[in-house]
Amino acid sequence: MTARKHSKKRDAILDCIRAATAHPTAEWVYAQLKPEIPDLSLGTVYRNLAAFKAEGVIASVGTVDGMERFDGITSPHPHFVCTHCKAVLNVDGIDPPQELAERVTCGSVRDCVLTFYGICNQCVSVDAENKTN
Amino acid sequence: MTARKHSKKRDAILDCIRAATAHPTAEWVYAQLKPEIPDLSLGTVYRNLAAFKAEGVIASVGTVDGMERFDGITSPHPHFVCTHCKAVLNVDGIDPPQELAERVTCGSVRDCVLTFYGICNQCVSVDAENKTN
DNA sequence: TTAGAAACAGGAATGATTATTGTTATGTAA
DNA sequence: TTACATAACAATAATCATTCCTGTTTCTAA
Repeated sequence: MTARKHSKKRDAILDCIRAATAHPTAEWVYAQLKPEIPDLSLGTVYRNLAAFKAEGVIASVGTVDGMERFDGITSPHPHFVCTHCKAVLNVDGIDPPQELAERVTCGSVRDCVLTFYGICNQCVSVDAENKTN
Repeated sequence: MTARKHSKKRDAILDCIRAATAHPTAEWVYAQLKPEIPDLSLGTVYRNLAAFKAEGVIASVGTVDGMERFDGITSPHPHFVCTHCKAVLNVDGIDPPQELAERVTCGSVRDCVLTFYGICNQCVSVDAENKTN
């Protein structure tokens, strides 16, 4: 029995991702934890996030602007990405058609990513405000 | 009228993307065209693909393994990504729920990406074959 | 033909991510 | 508790897709 070891840093990284609602990047997690864990390394964050993802403990939302965005919630659910401020929001009320895909595609579907792109309310407001100036 | 829209290379890049069915990367397009256009630069391929994408002439499927995959078909349709061989296939018979999302999300939806991940038939076969050895 | 603008090649630069290496912390078994 | 095996770690170098920059070429319109 080679049990998986625990560490303060590993746990802190997982807690951070799970507590976050903004679907953060590795860099964001690092910046968040650095003050309370001064000897934290960015590489450690990357390594642990990759490990958690491989274990299925966390999920990846995909990459926005070249940066991978993570999610503490692993059940498939859609996201809305604001192409202006790069915010990633959860979308409730729509279920990804995973079972349907299973039937339609010839391969076995293991994961399903449904993402909407557009301008979020806040950015639309700001845009409108700027236009009146 | 000072709008100049065509060039041999630009056209070749667009033709290549439109003719391709494998949702290629910039590198793939470059490798494809290099033999017939020896003085083609990789930067030119990147620049023109980015321009076409901005114009809406081509679409991006997203990034697979850190590489952006392009699609000559711009109408939203789902894709299946084989996580083993990295192939990207079109999925017919499922429509992305773009209008539905418009109502559910807080912002205005401009694009919709629906992607399934799994192991394609070919890779499943190879796996099964290897296990019997 | 010629001037101005856009396209281009080549290569350097960027920036996110990954690999490497030597060190430290952790779980386990005596 | 103590010692050992090993996972986790920091630091930093390396990688690799993509973008930026600069000087040159090509196209178009007059």
